[in-house]
Amino acid sequence: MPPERTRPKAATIHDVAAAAGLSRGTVSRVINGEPYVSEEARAAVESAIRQVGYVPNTAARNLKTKRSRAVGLIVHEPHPLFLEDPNIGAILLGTNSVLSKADYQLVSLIIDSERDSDRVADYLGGGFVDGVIVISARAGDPIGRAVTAMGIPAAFVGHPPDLEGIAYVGIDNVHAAHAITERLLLTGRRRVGMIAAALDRDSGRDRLAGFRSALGERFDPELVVDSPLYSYRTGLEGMRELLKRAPDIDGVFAASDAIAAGALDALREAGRSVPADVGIVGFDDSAWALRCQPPLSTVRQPADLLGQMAAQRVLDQLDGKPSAPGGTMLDTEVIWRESA
Amino acid sequence: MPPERTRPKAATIHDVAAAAGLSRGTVSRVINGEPYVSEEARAAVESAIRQVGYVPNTAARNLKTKRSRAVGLIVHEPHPLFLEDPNIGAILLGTNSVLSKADYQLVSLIIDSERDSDRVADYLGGGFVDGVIVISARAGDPIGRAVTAMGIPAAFVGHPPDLEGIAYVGIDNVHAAHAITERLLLTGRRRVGMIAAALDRDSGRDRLAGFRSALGERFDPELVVDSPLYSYRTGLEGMRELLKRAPDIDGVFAASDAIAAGALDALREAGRSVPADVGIVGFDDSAWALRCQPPLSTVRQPADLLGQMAAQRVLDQLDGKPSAPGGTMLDTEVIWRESA
DNA sequence: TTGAAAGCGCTAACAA
DNA sequence: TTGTTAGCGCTTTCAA
Repeated sequence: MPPERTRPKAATIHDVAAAAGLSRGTVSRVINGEPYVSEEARAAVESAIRQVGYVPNTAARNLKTKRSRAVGLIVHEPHPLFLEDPNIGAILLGTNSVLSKADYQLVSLIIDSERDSDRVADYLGGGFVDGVIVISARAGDPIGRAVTAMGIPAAFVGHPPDLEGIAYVGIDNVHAAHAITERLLLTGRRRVGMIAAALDRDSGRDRLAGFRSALGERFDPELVVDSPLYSYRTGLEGMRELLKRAPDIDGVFAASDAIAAGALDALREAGRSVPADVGIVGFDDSAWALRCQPPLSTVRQPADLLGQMAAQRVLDQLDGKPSAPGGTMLDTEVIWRESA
Repeated sequence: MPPERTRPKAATIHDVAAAAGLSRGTVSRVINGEPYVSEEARAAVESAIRQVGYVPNTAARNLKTKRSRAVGLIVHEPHPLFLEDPNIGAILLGTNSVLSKADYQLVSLIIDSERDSDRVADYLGGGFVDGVIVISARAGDPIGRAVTAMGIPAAFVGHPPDLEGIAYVGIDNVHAAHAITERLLLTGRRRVGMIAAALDRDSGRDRLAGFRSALGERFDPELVVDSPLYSYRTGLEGMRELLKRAPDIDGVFAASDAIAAGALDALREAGRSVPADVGIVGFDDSAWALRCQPPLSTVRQPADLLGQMAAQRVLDQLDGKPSAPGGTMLDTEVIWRESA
């Protein structure tokens, strides 16, 4: 006896039509809420649907309509970062809320290997989604290129440095980094360094650029260390290195809160007190910022809004609205606490 | 002139056949790597595919084969928790790695409203996915019921209290909570309380049960507070309340590391020192645990392995392997640091 | 080894 | 207002 694993074969529109004593066309009209259906017919179909337990087969519908009412969100993060990045969750939720209101299904796809990258590209090409949002794309990112090459409606969160003419939303990292560095300088620091990260992304590059421009003449490349990841470890090791290179350092801009948290611990282990000996500022205003000792001065970025706007950009394209390609920059805010 | 927004209409298998001078059947055979295709035919088709830029239309394929080679992962979390839960990311990555190896696409679906819940149920019924993994389902969760009702191959991470006969993987929260509470007691604490959370889930209920059993006679319901969320705020407010109820409290089991972090801050604000005055232990061994001052004693749960095993359970069902329904319990480990 | 043809379940003309 | 019908792009017999 074969194991009983046959799912009760799903009812089709045909079964519903039979049960209701009407044609498939009429059933289809009811399902899609179209006009020109009599009240009786509608009622009969609706009861038949419940009776046979009908669920529309979306594959068939997609095949016919060429639309899926789904939007993909591609997250391309190296492992450790994915787990720590406080913004991703908020972006996701923001995106979902906008899409949900428009009755689109958000499907998140994570890329964690080259294999994933290829499979996701196929998935996108296969008509599973009508549009796509890409977050944290990096320079030379194959998925970013694939998306633009396919011509599928898309919006990027952040701006991959090597892609032209795309729709994206982001924050002005240069400006934000400049602002917080300037504020740090206001506390009277003389030797200010930076722990940079992710220089292959716009966010990383731009934060460094902002830092540099705020320092102007005083910028000293010796006082900048960098690493690929916005992580605690980056902060820990970066700060140790900075301390070695310049024992008299008295101010640090960490490219993220997680990095700042690591730097704080390195400072603690070196017996420096914050903010008395060294002032430190972060970036993100994540949950971490408040829980550090002392609480972090940092830059707040509106992650949920970023997600919402990216979703809206895709929706606009789907509706055929022009939605001028190019970027939308959202404002950030310096949050001043006690770490500097 | 209408705006030029027509995506170059995708090439079909038909175009490939024409370009290769062969039939659609042969093209299909090549695409699916089937035997009985001559070398010349294969080469011709492959070059034709490149030439016309063919990407298989998955909707059509699914319609025919009734399979999508995709597995859904449903995350059902109230907002704030989603952003803080350190396990979700690891579960996601674990799941993805197993599925990816089996050449399945993981698609994550987030439920953040009733509307989402309905839409996701339709999505699952619509043939977009062959199987589904549900994480953090709660008692009475409609999506859990929908999934089991549909009879779609599924695995749960954690065990919704009201669902019978389902496949799930989890940790033994009772045992783990018992173990760490016992260890806390070993430090000589006399008045030990708990900040519980999420009592509508197995994890929350079971951690409380383990705490209670470890305390035995000494269990005092007055020393237990609870809140719906595993959050920092729960810890902050819970600890304040506990301090009010029992100023002589000297030990606390926090149901998660985030809660413990909040409790730590409440203790600090009350001028109590940890671990001298009060010993505190958490749960999760998240990134937080190490960054607290002092570092947290906690329970490590193998979140990535949980994800991997859940994926495997679904894959087994998809392959028609029996995969006895019921639970798999993974081991946890008490990590002892300096907070108690 | 290949081609021809019959649908998968659905929508959207077109007729009635 | 409803029924009929022709595919959407693909896989999969069955014949050749």
